[in-house]
Amino acid sequence: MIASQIDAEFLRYLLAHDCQPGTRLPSLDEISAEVGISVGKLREQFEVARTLGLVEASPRKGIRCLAYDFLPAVRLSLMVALSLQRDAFRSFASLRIHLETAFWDEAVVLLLPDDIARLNELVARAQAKLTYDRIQIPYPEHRQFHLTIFNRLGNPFVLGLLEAYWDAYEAVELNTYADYAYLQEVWSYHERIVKALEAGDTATGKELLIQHMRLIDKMGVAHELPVPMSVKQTQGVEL
Amino acid sequence: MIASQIDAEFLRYLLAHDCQPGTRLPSLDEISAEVGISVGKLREQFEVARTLGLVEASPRKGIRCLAYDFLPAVRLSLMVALSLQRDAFRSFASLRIHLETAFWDEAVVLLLPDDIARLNELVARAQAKLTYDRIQIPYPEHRQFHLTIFNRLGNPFVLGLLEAYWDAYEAVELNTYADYAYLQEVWSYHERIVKALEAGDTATGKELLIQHMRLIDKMGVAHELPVPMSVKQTQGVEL
DNA sequence: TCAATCTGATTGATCCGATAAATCGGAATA
DNA sequence: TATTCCGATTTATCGGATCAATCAGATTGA
Repeated sequence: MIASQIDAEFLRYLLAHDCQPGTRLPSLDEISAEVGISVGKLREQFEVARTLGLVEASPRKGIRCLAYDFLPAVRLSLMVALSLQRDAFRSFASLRIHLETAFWDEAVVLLLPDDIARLNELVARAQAKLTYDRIQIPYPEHRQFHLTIFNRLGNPFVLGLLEAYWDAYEAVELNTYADYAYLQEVWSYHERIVKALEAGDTATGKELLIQHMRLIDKMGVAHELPVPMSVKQTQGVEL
Repeated sequence: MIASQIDAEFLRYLLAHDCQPGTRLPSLDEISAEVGISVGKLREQFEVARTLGLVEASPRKGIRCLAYDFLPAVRLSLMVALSLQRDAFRSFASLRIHLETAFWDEAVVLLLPDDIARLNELVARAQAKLTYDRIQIPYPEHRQFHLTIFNRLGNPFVLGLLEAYWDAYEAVELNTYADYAYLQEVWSYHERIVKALEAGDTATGKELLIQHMRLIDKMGVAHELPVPMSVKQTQGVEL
C-alpha cells in the first residue's frame, strides 16, 4: 500500500522482502530476473537505495540491508541546498534551534544516569582541550553533547535532522573556528546545563540552552543562532 | 568546498554548473565525456539526482534543472520508514506538531491579507463540503490550511517537512477517514484559528492549534496527535 | 499563403554482453 | 595444523545496440 507510492521496482522489492538490517539480498542478476527489469536499470535504482542508506554492497560480499536512517537523505539534500542557496545554513539552523527547544522537555526526562555521566565527561574533555597550551577545538564534544541529550527520544526523524545539522556545521566549516573566549563561554553554559539536568531542573536547562545559542563570537557571529543576512554582510563574514 | 562532501560526479557537476531552475543541461553523452565516467554510471547518479528532485528529463527534450526542494528526499525516506517501522507515522507526526507549534509565532506575523483571505476561503469550502447531502472529506483544504499558515516563513526545510507530513497522512490513508462529528469539530477550530489571526491574537491562535490537534474521532484516534502505541492497540486501530 | 501532416534528428530509456576488481571459501602445500 | 593459493562469486564499470518520446523543419494540400 505504501510501497505503491514508490516508483521504483527495486525499492518496492526491498520493502516487500522485509529488508531487515544485516539481511543479505540475492545477486543483482537474480533480482533483475525476479522484478523483470535489466541489470542496468536495476543498478540505477540500486544507487538511489544506496544513497538513501538503505543498502550497502561490495564485490563478492553482495548486497546487505542497513537499519533505517533518516540522515542520508536529509544530509544529501541539505548539502545540495548549501551549495545552491546562500542562506540555506541559516534556515536549517533555525529549524535545529526550534527542534531542540521544542523537544527539550520530552528528551531530558528520558535521560539515564549514564547519559548524565556522558554529558559530564564531554564537558570535562572539552574544558581540558580549551586548557591545553595548544588549544584544540572541542567540536566532536559539542556535537555529541547536543546529540546525547536528544538521543533517548528514539525519534529517527528528529535525530536525523539534528545529525544533519552538525554535518552542515562541518561543511560550512564552523567547526574550525577557534575563538577561545567564545568557546570557553559556550562550554561554561554546557556545564551549567548539565548541572541543571542533574538537579532535575528542566526549565532552567532549557533557558540555558536558549541563552547559549545566542552567544556570539568576537566577529559577532552566533554559531548556533542564525542572524539575518544583512547583519552578517555588514560584518564581512561569509557563510 | 561543499561539493567535496558529495561523492557523485554528476551531483558535483550540477553544483559546479550553477544548476538554476529551467537551465537545460548538455546531453548524457556530453556530460559523460566531460566528467570522465561512462553513460551507464552517469545514469545511476542521474537517477539519484532525479529522485531528489534536482533535475527532470524526457527523450529529445533533454535534462533540465529544477528549483531546490527538500520534499522529495524527505518524502522518499519517510515512505520507506512507514513501510519498515510500525510507529514511523507517530514519530513523524510528533515532529510535525512540534514544528507547527515552534514556528507559529514567526509564521503568523508574516501572513498577508491575501493569506487570511485564503484561509477563510478554505474554511468556507471545507464547511460547505461537510454540509452537502453527500459529505466530502475536506482533506485538500485541511492540508492547504496548515501549509498556508507556514508558507511565508520561506524556510525550505520546514516547508518540506510539513508537506511530507501530509503525504504520509495520505499514505496511511488518514485522509479517507470520514467521521462527520470529528471533522465538524476540527473545522470549527480552524475557523476560530483564522478569527484569532484576523484579530492579531497569535497566542490564542497557537492555543487553538494545540487544542485542535488533541481532538479525537469516535474511534478514539487523534488524527494529528500521536498517541502511544499501547492505547492504539487496545482500540484495534491499525496505523 | 497558411494549416495540417510527415519525417529525420535528437536524446533519453532500456537492454545486453564484456571485462575489471574485490572478496571469500575451499583446496593444496609446507 | 597453519599458511598460501586459486577458482568462483558478485559488484563495478564500460561500450554498444535498440526502442521510445519529442521536436523542428520540410512537404503537401486546400
